[in-house]
Amino acid sequence: MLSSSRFVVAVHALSVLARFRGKGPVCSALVAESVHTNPVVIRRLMTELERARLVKSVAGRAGGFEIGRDPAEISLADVYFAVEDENVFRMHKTDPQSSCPVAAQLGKVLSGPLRTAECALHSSLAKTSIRDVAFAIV
Amino acid sequence: MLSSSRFVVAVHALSVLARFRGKGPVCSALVAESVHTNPVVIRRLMTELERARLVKSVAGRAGGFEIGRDPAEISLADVYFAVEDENVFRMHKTDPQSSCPVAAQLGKVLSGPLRTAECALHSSLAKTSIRDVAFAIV
DNA sequence: GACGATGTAACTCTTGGAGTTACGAATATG
DNA sequence: CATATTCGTAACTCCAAGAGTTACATCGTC
Repeated sequence: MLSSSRFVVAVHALSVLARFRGKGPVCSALVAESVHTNPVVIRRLMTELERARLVKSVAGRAGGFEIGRDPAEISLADVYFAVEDENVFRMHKTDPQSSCPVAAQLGKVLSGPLRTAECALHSSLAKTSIRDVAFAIV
Repeated sequence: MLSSSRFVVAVHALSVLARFRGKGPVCSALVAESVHTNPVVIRRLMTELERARLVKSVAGRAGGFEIGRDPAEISLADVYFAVEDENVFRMHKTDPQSSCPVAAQLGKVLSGPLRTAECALHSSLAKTSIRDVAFAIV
């Protein structure tokens, strides 16, 4: 399972920004209130989303965040990549020198199927956009 | 990403048991040595695998663990379900009473796509069996 | 220049996995 | 029967990571 709710929080925040699109920047305090968390938590998450060009930040008074591009062009997979950079599956430390053939070769044997499974997850997430989420809401 | 290496360790342990199939029970110390961890960690994991009928334990002297059924009939999805019972995606706490429509409805809107993505992951994992893994190893 | 916003450091709190020790219960073996 | 070996499990520590919080420098508008 996912170790954090970062992904869902990011989708939440982007949905808010999508609905405010064209109305000027939204400040972290407002997003934080909707997500029910702390503004700093939002700003930290926004840093990662900005790196992925999913949002733009506006500095100074009356600043805040705007969605980086058309919400229809941002998929849940994009968001997932932006905030959950590590692999879905965590390997334990294997010893390639082990006298046990399983220990020595498991990593190599397993990497293919696990990569395939990750791709399946990403492909599925790619089918839904932030627009789909944000404007399914009344 | 996955918060633990439990899944991969379980696949590792089951691969060892698959290769010892028909040669009597394998004790936790031996599996632990291959996985490079502690016997208690293995026994705890085995408790969950036994609950899912993927292994059988043999008590007493000369006891240990045996694989529960034909390794070709155990998929990585079965293993995943057995040891990672929580959802892939962790939701944050939403407030259905919130005045913000996104906060109030996000959970409902998102549940469909997320469930679909989990299914895609499981379907992909279902295509590989413990036999495929254990006997790809020399 | 003052105000309101971001960016970020620093710290704490909490949660969960992992590792370890210990010991009772079960059971094959001599 | 006595012993040795193994599971099952409780109790504890250690560690890592997310989340929350406070604080403050910086930026840009009014």
